[in-house]
Amino acid sequence: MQDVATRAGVSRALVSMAIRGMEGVSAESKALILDAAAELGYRHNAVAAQLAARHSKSLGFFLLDIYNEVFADIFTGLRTRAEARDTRVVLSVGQPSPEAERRHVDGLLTAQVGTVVFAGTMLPDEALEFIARTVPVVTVTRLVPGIDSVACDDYLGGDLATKHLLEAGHRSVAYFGPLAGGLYPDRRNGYRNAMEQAGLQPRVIDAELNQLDAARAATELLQSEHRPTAIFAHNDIMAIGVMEAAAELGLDIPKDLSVIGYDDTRVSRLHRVGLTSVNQQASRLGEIAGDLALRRMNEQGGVAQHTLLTPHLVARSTVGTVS
Amino acid sequence: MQDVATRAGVSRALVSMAIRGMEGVSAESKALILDAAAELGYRHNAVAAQLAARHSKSLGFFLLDIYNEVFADIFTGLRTRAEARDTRVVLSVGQPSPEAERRHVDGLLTAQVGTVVFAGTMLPDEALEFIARTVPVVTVTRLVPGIDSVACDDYLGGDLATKHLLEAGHRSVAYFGPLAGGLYPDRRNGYRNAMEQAGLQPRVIDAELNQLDAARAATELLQSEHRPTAIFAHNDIMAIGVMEAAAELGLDIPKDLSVIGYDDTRVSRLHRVGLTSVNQQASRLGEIAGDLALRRMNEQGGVAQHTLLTPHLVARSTVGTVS
DNA sequence: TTGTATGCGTTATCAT
DNA sequence: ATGATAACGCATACAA
Repeated sequence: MQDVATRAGVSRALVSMAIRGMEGVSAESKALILDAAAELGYRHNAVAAQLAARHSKSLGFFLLDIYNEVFADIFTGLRTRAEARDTRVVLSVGQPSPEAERRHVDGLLTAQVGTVVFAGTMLPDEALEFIARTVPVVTVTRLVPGIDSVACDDYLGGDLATKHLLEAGHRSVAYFGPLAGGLYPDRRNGYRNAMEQAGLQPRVIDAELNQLDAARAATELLQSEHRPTAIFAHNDIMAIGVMEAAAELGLDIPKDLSVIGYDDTRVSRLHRVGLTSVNQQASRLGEIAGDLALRRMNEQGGVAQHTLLTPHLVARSTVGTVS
Repeated sequence: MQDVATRAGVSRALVSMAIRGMEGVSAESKALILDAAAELGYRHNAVAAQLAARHSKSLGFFLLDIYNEVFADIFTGLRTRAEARDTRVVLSVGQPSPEAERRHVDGLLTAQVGTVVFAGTMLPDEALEFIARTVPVVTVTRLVPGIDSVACDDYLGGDLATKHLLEAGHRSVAYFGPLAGGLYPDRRNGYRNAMEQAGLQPRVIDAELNQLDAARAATELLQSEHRPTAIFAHNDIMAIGVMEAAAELGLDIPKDLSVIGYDDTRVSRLHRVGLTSVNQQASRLGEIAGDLALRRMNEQGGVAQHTLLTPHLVARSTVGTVS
């Protein structure tokens, strides 16, 4: 930096300001400095800059599962906002275990991010609140008390999906989803409520949040005595697992079994798949989370903001009618 | 850190060594220090640490497309290796434009990563070589002269796929892939060579590396006068685009059209899709890239290492026979 | 609009 | 095995 300053005939401080695009630098000085930097092949050292700045402007983003398109959509949405205010986003990709998740959060914190946004998390509310005492936190996809959150109305989504099945004449509808930790209960509750409203018995099947375990659970259920005529899965990945299991058993969808997923991912849209699903506006969720996080960088304190988007059902061809 | 040292009754230097698990600190001192750190809620500041260390041990990972599962697999493979040698990996997710890619690389470099591995890149060899003069570079999925690289034999993969089609009796086989930049020519060349060997006319269709553009190109080709009986696509995403276009046109796969993809991704394995594809051992690619990158952190210089894995074809149900 | 001085939290060197 | 101290590359308050 000193070399650049010397070459441009100015001080180091001015170089610093010019490079970061601060105001208070004359246009000609700035040009001189930028030229000198380019000629010298100078590269701004972000780590030194952050250390000197005494505060972090970088935004940590934790993403639960890199194989789940929803999180990619959320990331994409958030990135547009971060780029617009040119703040660096430090990505951390989760692994399916709570302890791994703690490690990743720790990594984000030692990387000195200014905020951390969780796109999906297996951490309980208390853990999140604890982290929030250190650094501003925003959660996406889940509303947690006292913490900035954005989500899509899962209860309504569950209601929508279930009623869609009910309207098609189904009476025996099972829900597939993870029970562990009681972390994402709303879709299940929406389902449960809709069933009970219709005077029907809810049937909740506990399965992990991945294709394989959903397939395992479905294989078991579909061979049981009272096989349901429809299954509502917690997300598309699990729904795909159910469909695979059904195919394996020689069951036709939607003739023998109807299936609804959640997330409206690319695979659900394929002609060959045509999975009816619930769209939760993932990229919009990401944008809002980005705005929230960016705001928190500047003004801490104040009351936590909760935003709830509205889901909509996308009907395709995995739901059949039952007389 | 000073507080921790005081509380543990030792010097700052010793705290630094204890926290990083270096040798040369007695077990009892270490225990004392770790306890003090925990009680004080001390968190190691990675940015200060890196600045003081005068060299970076973090590994930059650029991933071309977050929606392409292959890159996720590569990342996963690389991460296992990085974790084993506990080095932090700084992720950078690409956007479909070369200029965006340059920005991302720049971001990695100003973040002071010690190595950068490219999982897919649209940058020309020269640009990569230029970057390699600043920091050790390793490319995955593409072999570039003078730079550590790991890839799977694309030429052989192209050959495998084409011959599979030829053996099923196809004579009119088109290849779908990106021509721009001439960046990934081997699959195409493997195809071309296999066709010519069989005395057939290669038919290369230029399409961008995404589902939509593949679908657009396929819609056009499949309505043309001499419609091919089979299409070999550069990757599964494009193959899916072709299949969607075919479905839209009312063509049956594999009766009216055979399709082969590349990457053997999850979607290709679905019963309803059953896309014949070429597996390129993506996670293994990532592991090797990780090893290469880790090695380069310690010993720079020397000759670049190139590793070429062997692909294999996974036959499913999108290839039909032609008499 | 520009220059100077100070310190950010750590690592590494050297001494003990 | 442990302690003192000089960097690391930059941002920023303050003076000019």
